[in-house]
Amino acid sequence: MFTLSEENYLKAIYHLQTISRKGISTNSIAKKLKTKASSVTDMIKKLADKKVLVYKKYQGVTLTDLGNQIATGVIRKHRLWEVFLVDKLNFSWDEVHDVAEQLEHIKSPKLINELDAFLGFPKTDPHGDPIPDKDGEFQKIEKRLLSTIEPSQLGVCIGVKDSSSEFLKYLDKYQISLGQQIKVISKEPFDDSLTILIHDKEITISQKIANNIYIQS
Amino acid sequence: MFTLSEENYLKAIYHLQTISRKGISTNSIAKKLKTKASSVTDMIKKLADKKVLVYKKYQGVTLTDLGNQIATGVIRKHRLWEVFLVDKLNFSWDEVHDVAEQLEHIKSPKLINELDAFLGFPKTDPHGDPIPDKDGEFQKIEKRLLSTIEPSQLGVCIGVKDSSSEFLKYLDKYQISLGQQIKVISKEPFDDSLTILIHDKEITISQKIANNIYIQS
DNA sequence: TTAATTTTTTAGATAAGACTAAAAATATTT
DNA sequence: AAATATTTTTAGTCTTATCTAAAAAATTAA
Ligand SMILES: [Mn+2]
Ligand SMILES: [Mn+2]
Ligand SMILES: [Mn+2]
Ligand SMILES: [Mn+2]
Repeated sequence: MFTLSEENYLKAIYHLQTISRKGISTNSIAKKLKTKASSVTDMIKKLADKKVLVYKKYQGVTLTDLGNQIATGVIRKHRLWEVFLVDKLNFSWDEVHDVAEQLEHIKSPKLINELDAFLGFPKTDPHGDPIPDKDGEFQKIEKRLLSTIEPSQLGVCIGVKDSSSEFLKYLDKYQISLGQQIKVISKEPFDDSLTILIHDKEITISQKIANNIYIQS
Repeated sequence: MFTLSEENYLKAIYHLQTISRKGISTNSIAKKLKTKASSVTDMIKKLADKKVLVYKKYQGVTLTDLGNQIATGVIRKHRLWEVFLVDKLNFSWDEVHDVAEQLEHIKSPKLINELDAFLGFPKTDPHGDPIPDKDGEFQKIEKRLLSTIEPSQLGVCIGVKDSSSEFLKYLDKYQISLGQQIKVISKEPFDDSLTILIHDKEITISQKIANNIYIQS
């Protein structure tokens, strides 16, 4: 059995691995979890003892199959709870994360599988992220950042890279939501800002914004 | 803000107060929480500092208004989650308690109030216990133990005193459930066992069983 | 009203998880 | 290759929530 803290470490390492696929450094884990490197060293030793990751001093860590399994299990719970909050309890997509951070640690296989069924086996969460099934499997969604799309091309918003409340509220303000069609009108060479067509209206967004919106094209 | 452990102490003390209304002893808290008296002494000092209970050495403790408020808040969450599990996720009444023990500590006022609305503002949980409303108010349900009912009288099962899985499964076996009409046929003077009529069938139950079923008559 | 028993508190220890400061190893510059 | 900078680990401390053993207070019995 794994503690709340251990589960958070595993989830953080899992997410870091999807970006870099090298050994994950102590410092990067510390940064992600807003803790200190020395705390991370302590914890990864414990996790190595529990066979959920491989650790060699100064070499960073890699999750084992067991470690990946536990991490995806926690992510499955996090995302299913997010769907529940939005679909059933009138939460908006910028309100769900903190509550899901708590709910993801509830231990009950029956609970999570019944919740999955109750929600109709959703494939993605309110931010467009894929939900692992009971066996931890999920298909990778084909997506690119809006910032990589060339002028005159168009696509559909299917996800966000940043799911902070601030960013999501920005998107709400401009009515940018999942499933929304977006056409890139032009790109400003000086600052890479984009003028896009959405809801039949032209708006200009910074490159930082465009860098956090996923598009299927 | 209160920790999981502090919340569990407050809940335990609250429950003990509904039975005895005297100062609650260190030992009784220890027994209820399956911990040691010395641990209880440590914790109640901390809780007294936080103004949720009044503590004088060797005198036991009493919850303050704030303490009662926090305790009923946790109980509200526990019972609402139990309703959710039974009504929406196909749990049976003997499966919900352990999961609710975890869920009751999730912190989010919006979550619990939306859940309440989603469930249709239920007044009682799957074991017949009343659910406090947003302000901590709930009406006391008029009830007596089945063991106190005289032969030839009849009533409706509206709650259970023991909600352990073992006891609830026993009730399931004999199809004794909430809302069920029960008529007491006779009482055996030797061991106070009862012969009752339920579902048009006569069954005999021990005094221990009858002592854990609440009846409205 | 003493004496024995039970309850409660205190003292000291432990484990988890975090922190700071310093040492050791690795990586980057000159 | 040596010097410097960065990263990682170690050592020691702190807090929370436990525990055991012993001391103190309160209760019950003789
Ligand atoms: Mn989230
Ligand atoms: Mn999400
Ligand atoms: Mn319960
Ligand atoms: Mn209940």
